[in-house]
Amino acid sequence: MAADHLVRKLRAFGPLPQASTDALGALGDRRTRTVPAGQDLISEGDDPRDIYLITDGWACRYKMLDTGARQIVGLFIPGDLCDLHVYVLDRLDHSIGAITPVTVARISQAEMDALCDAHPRVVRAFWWDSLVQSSIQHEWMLSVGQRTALESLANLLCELFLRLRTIGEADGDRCAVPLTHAQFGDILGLTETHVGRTIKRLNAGGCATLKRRTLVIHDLAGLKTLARFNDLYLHRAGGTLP
Amino acid sequence: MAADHLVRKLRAFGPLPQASTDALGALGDRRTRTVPAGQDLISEGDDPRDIYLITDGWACRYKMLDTGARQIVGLFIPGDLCDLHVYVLDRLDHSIGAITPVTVARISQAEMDALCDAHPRVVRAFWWDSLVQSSIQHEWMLSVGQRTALESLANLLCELFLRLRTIGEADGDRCAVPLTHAQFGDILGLTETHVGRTIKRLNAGGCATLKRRTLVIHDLAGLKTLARFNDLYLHRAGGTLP
DNA sequence: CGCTATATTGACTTTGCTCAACCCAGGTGG
DNA sequence: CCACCTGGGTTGAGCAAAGTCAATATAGCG
Repeated sequence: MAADHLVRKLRAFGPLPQASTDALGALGDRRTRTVPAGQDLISEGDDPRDIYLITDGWACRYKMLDTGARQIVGLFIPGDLCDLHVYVLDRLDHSIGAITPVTVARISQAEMDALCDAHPRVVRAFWWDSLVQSSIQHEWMLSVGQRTALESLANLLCELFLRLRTIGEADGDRCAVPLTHAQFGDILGLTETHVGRTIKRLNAGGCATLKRRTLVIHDLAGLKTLARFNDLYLHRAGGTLP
Repeated sequence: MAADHLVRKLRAFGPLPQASTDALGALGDRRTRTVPAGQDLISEGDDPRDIYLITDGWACRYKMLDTGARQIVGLFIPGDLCDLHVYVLDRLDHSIGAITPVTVARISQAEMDALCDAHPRVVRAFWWDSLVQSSIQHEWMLSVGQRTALESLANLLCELFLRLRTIGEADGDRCAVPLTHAQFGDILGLTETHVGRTIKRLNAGGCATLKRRTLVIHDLAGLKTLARFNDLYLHRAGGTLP
């Protein structure tokens, strides 16, 4: 079902009763919407009260400067919820854009309320998820502010690999990472050119290889060391992940 | 009363009934705790289920790298709530430190629940506050990633001036900013040395002067331009602030 | 097959970092 | 009351990381 990724992710927080996973699974099955790559997910005329559940494709939350510079402040992969908050904040101060073609399931406030009333474990799992989201924010900030380009890149790839693996989108030691160099740059606060050079250095290092939108992990422990990666921030139930 | 700052801040979101502001005011009046400058607010033995309301002094949320590099990911001034989340996330992946001597009021989960049940407008105001908090996060990320050192500094000073003014801690065109150059550096992702040079450049520019821990705004509009400041992210009820 | 995106490479510039010396103000203790 | 000490703050020279600009290659895609 369409919300499979979400269920897998929430299970990383802790076990969920069957009834809850069934209810979650039903979320993604109707009222979907597809947005082509490069286009914004938020457009005029949509009811912004809905919560979007990404069921397919990658999206990002980003901000722009009048110089044209762009900073991506969050990445959404399948199973991620993006709440638009427009009903609390009068105007959105950022945008959500599709990186690849994206399919979202639209969940109304009413549906969400009903789900939460019926399944208290799910409420807690959603809460956990939103805290992890903000932890990731902090970690990115640490990267952009304090890590070197190579460390930041390694860290991001570690994170993505682990996130993709929990939602079942990694194939052994490899996963698809559909970001262009320019998009990596917008996440890491680097230029396209420098991202290219940094990827080359990473590939030469041997811990991981990123080529043709495919990431292959040869030595996860080595990559984590290189990245000064700290497992803690993803807040998995089991602690450190292999 | 001790929660005055909080009430003023929440009023920037919208009007609050008198009964609600009274209830809020009562929050800060008991169970306080004081932490000296430089020390962490979270220590062993404290009940992390409490929510902390800063009633006096400045604190920050920060993360460290094993190299000793530090990134401050959030600043708390009087009226700010810092939720420790430890009861959802098993282990905290960051710390909260006191920048100046800090006094906090400890609010239990039960008190908070009671307050929220009785005052729906307050719930919404808290929700707004937490969204603004995360908006500020995003804006900082934009600064660290895309703005120049001078732009970032100007932006931070704009934000602090506006935040201090809404809680009534600005005196006309000036306010106290008790950060050392090193702390500015930890926020902006710059070194102490470079912060010093950047402040010198800012002072020479004439829009604002930062000296002896005191910020004086000579030309707010000019400072905003310099900072590529976008009023939107603070989400004040009235929109753009003078 | 050709078009557009993206990636790669190189030469050169700039921003911000490093390291190190020095200064100043405020607090402390004799 | 003064000497000292310490924690900032300031300055300078040299360096490294990342940015800029521009040309060229490559790869998907229609």
